[in-house]
Amino acid sequence: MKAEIHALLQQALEALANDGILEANAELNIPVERGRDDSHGDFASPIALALARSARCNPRQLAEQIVERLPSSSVIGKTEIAGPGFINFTIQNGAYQSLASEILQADTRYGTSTLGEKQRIQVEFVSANPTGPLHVGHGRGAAYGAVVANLLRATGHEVESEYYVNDAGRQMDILAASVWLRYLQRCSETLTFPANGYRGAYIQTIADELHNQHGEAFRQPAKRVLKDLPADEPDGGDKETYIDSVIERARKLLGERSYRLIHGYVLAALVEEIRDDLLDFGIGFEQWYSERSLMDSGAVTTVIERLRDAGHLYEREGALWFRSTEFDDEKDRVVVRENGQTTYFASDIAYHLDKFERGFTRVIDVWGADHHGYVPRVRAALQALQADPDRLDVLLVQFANLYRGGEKVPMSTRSGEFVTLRQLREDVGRDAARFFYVMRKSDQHLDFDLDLAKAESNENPVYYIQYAHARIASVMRQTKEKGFRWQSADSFDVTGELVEDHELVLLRRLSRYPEVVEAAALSYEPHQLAYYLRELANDFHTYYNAHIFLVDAAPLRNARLGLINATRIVLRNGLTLLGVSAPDTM
RNA sequence: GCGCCCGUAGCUCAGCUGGAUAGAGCAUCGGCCUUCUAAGCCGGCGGUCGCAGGUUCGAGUCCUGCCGGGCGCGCCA
Repeated sequence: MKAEIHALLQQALEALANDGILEANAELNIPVERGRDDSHGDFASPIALALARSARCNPRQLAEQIVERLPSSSVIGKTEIAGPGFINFTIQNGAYQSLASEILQADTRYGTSTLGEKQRIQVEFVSANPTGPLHVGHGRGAAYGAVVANLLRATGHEVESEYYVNDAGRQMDILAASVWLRYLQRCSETLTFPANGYRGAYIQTIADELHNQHGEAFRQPAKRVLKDLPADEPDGGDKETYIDSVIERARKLLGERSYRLIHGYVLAALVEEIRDDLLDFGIGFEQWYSERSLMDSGAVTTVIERLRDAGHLYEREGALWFRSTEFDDEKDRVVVRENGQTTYFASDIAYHLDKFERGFTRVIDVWGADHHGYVPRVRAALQALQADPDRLDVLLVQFANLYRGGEKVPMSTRSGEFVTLRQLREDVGRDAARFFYVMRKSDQHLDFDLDLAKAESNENPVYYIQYAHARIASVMRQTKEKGFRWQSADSFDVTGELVEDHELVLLRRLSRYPEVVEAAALSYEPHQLAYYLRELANDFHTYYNAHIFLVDAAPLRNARLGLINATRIVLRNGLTLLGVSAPDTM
């Protein structure tokens, strides 16, 4: 309908141009909006306001001239000029009458579109370091990324979701060493745990499993492990230096093969846990991409060579630097360290180049907002490699703070003090967690009120929407019990029955759904859909309270059942996109 | 200090990218169950859109400067 009005206005403006009243302007963007207020009709365009100046006449007069030249249409019931020069359009009732049956026929397809024209888009999200279970901070990125991917799919994009596994860095070494030390303790060796080691209970669990599978194959006497190590932090030393020397000692005593085995074992255990966590959260990935594979394949060194050949690298203080300042970064960045190791950034350049080379028309990264300073250097690298940085969209997600009993819940990964995603799910349930995560704009801090999410009351917005769905399912059960029969085709020919204000409001709302999905997808803003569903549920509840659906007159009854089933479909489709279930009973 | 994000009702937040009288939920106050689920509905109260300038027919929205909050500024990832 919006497109129809757009086309009508376009024709009217062309006619005005032919009459010499307006200058012809093919590229003119004609705004068509939903009216904010019902008294403003269904759609409105401020086009006359926008053009008044160049046409040298007052907006209302111009609006009149536009309206005079509007071609006739079966969709438009009424046009009127209001306020300073808005053109308001009211859609003919008939145009809405067929909507319910259209939705019933389209069913799961209602709201989907071919807007994306099969563009291939990659959405990379979560990508948390596999150094422990996912916590609630990761949960938001997970929920957000998954819904963005869903929205893009619904609008006809070909989407591939991916998790980038940081399995090559120092953190992984610290992790492997931590597990090994716990394993040694399990073997009854006595040693104090490093200040900078990973302390979570899951470390001990993995160490125990390692012990079960491999016995004491990796046991070394504590004395040899600790011999001549520098002082740890509690003894006045530096914890970073200490942990590095522990890692070095582990490599030496175990030998590269055994060390790799433990490293790989720990990695696999954690990745598996993360994957299971996400699956239980309703999120699956098409691709798990290993950072180490980029190193093993030589992709990282290749990309460094390419940068060097293009003259973007230089040496300073023993390290190799990328001159990212040439591409608007704040400072140059190291790609190869003094010790010869490539940096995480070097991997990331290779990774992003690889994404582009895999043929995606667009690449989306969902990152925690604390990484925002990282964006310019990645774009800089892409530019330096002659790749178009505009094909990369980095979506930043602010942190979520948990509140319990009005108090902020403190969190820190290293200390092992954090609420895991699993705990959150067990605490408030998957639906509430998924909904709460995406109901705020992603660049807004999220105050996640655990008590509220758990509340089985009207304070909880998730239940409000689900309840509307359950109510409709209940009405359908009642329909059967009362001996009425209904199938969707029964509602196709009787839609002229829907004349109540509440019904028209609901129909109007349902007609907006595809626009909402489209807007939410293109702006990567799931919260728009969340708000829409709340409003739709509200319209339904109001209707429910105002009218009985199961009346004796079959045509009216069938029309109403058609309408509420259309509502059920939209509620379900929308909730599904958000990763929230649509229950039949509550 | 520099960079990015944010500041809208008592609280948590929308505001369709510059349009009409700034909207929801929660809280609070009042009303509605012999009828399809009251996890619901209807109504009331509640605002200097952080402050001050500027741009224009029009600014919560864009620009500048302050004030206040968050994050970032590693040869960590």
